[in-house]
Amino acid sequence: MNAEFGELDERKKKILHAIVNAHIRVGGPVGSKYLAQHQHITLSSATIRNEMAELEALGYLEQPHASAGRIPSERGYRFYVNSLMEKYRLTSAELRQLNNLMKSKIEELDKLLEAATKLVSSLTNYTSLTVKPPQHEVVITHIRLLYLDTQTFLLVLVTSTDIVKTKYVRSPMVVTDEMLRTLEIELNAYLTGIPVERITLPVIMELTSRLSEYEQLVSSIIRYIYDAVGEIDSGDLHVEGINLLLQYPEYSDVERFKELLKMLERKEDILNIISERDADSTQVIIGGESRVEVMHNSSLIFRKIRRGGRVVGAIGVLGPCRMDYSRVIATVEHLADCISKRAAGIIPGLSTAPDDEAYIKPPED
Amino acid sequence: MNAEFGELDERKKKILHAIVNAHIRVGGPVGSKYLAQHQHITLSSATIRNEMAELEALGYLEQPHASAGRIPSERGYRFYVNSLMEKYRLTSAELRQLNNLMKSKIEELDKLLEAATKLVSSLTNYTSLTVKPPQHEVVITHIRLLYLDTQTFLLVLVTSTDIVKTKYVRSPMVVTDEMLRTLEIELNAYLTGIPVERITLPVIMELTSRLSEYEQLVSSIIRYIYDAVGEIDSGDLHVEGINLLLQYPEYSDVERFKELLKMLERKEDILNIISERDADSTQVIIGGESRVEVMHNSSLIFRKIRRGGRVVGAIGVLGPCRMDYSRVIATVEHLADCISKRAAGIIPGLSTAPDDEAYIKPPED
DNA sequence: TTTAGCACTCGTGCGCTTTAAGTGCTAACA
DNA sequence: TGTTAGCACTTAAAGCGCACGAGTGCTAAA
Repeated sequence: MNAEFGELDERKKKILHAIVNAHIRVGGPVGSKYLAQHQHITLSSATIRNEMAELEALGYLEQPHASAGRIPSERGYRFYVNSLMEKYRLTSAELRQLNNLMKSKIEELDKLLEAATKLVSSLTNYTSLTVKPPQHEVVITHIRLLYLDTQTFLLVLVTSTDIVKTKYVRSPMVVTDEMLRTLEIELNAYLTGIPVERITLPVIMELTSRLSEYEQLVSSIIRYIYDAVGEIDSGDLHVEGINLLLQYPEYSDVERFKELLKMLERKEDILNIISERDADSTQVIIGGESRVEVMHNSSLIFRKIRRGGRVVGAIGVLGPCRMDYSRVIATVEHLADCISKRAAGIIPGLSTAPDDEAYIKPPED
Repeated sequence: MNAEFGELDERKKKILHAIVNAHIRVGGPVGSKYLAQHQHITLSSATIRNEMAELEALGYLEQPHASAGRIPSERGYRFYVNSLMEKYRLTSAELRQLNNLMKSKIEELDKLLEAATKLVSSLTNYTSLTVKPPQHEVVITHIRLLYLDTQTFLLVLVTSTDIVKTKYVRSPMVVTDEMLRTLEIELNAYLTGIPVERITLPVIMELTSRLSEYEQLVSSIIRYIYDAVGEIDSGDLHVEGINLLLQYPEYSDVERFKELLKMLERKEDILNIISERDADSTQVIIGGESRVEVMHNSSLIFRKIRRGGRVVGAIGVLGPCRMDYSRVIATVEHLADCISKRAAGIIPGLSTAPDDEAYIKPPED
């Protein structure tokens, strides 16, 4: 009982490591006897049992029921991914397939991503997914400002894809109905009818100078428009190889699987998870870490793809928590990096490279 | 035993009708007692039993096991769809939703189709699907003619999407290696690098006149190119609401469902089924009629969408054989017709309306 | 501190019985 | 001659009990 809170001694790490590895391979709960025999651990099953009981008390393992072995808890997986797992080296066969894809002459980023998804599915045996940049440019067709009271108003956006977005805006200055109507006219004149990607700095400068009396107001509105557009424009999720999930007993409960499917088809949750995470490293989201109910038994690994500082997509893998993290991470990372490198030379959509830095950046806050 | 082969007397029709209706509603096998009580049939259960036994002998019904009621056979469903089923009138609520969609300002055909799929799923409670016209124009980048013998050669096409298609061509005239090389150069000069949709009559006229000495050969090659392009270019299948299938006990066998999912993800089978069927009526494919193994327990209903004589997509529904055919057909038909009508005014992709009749038509054979 | 041994727990699988639904057949009936 | 009531028969599904086995926790010995 000398394990300090939050830190594990070497032996515990070794045992936890072995348990996670075994569980990922075999699927069922793993018991002390199995570890004593099959893994190269030179301890008796009884000692292992003691260690396992402590690991459970510390929250790294759990027991499906009293007479079963242990399975890693979410915390166990997390520790495994952060500290235990050894880096997987892609086999030459895997590298060959990955490189074949990259050598192919697929020009469009979204086609490339689609092909990449298929490959990732077949390499990892898990469901894979990509976020593609939106195929059609979103155009704002109407902007409305609805007066609520002197401090607040409602911003309503209607887009060419018939999506309506509304935002409450707390005004930084006192507003009147007339002010809002004037602003509305100007905003519509300047911002509707052009692709949102084209709402560049010059356009905004022009607009704010024209409306200098309302400067603070305009900047806060623009910011809200930017946010709203971001939500509309978060790209399109493409999922491949859902059938692969069904090979894992984790998904044999039809009802749960149905809910997962529904979530994937709604797309929203996954897009949210992806968009709210950091773009500069491979993200590993284990079970409930996603805060999405139906993902509790699943893990999601993904990496965003950048081009010239701008995130233009993502590629990821969805599978049971008992996922071969090491291999999946290596695959996703390799592919995402290759695509990012290649994307640097590709013109996505209609925007041309030099424009890149002219896009609105959402204010930090 | 007076039922003539192939024809059913009124009473049998009435009973078959009632059985199919009840089965579609309830799901389980339906028995004689149930029919005698709940349907407005003024016969005793014993009489119904006799009729059912005959209907089974004639192949319209089958019995899952000796002590169960009857369920319709494929033939039973077919007869029901062709002759028994009453036409479903869309409710005003359904019509409202359908019309809302059509009134929306979605401009692009593929976006419209995607929205339509979602709506069909939610209206019918089955999985729905659309075939969208290909998003990216296919460009042929290389044409190769490989000499095999004096009567045959191999046509190899490489497209911008890195797809390679080969066709054996039986030549209508004796060919030599030199001839093929000359032809190859000309074909490449005229047909590569432009979207296949732009390979219009003028282009072909020009080409054939330039190569008049090989006229028959050229026309047969063009035809093969057209076929091959059709295969490349058969559009993109989009499936929505797969999770809905899982509410039907027909899909509770995980292994079978997995195979179905795999088939849907491969897309090929469904695209084949759709492309080889007639374009001018709603198609109903019941169970094994599709010749696709995993579809044996499922039915597919779809209708193609035309624009100016050209098929530009399709919309359909996939569900258990025990499907509410009447309602699904009404929904699909209504929506497909609306979209076809609207598509007449929409410019899909880059092609402009007046060009329409200038596209190559594949020779009749 | 480690290990061997043992009693205990609990999920799983198997075979048994019961139940209920539905049939086919026979005989009576209109 | 067609229809119906009644009954014996069939069978899948559901419920039950029991033995099995995997794995644990604990105790005591090394």
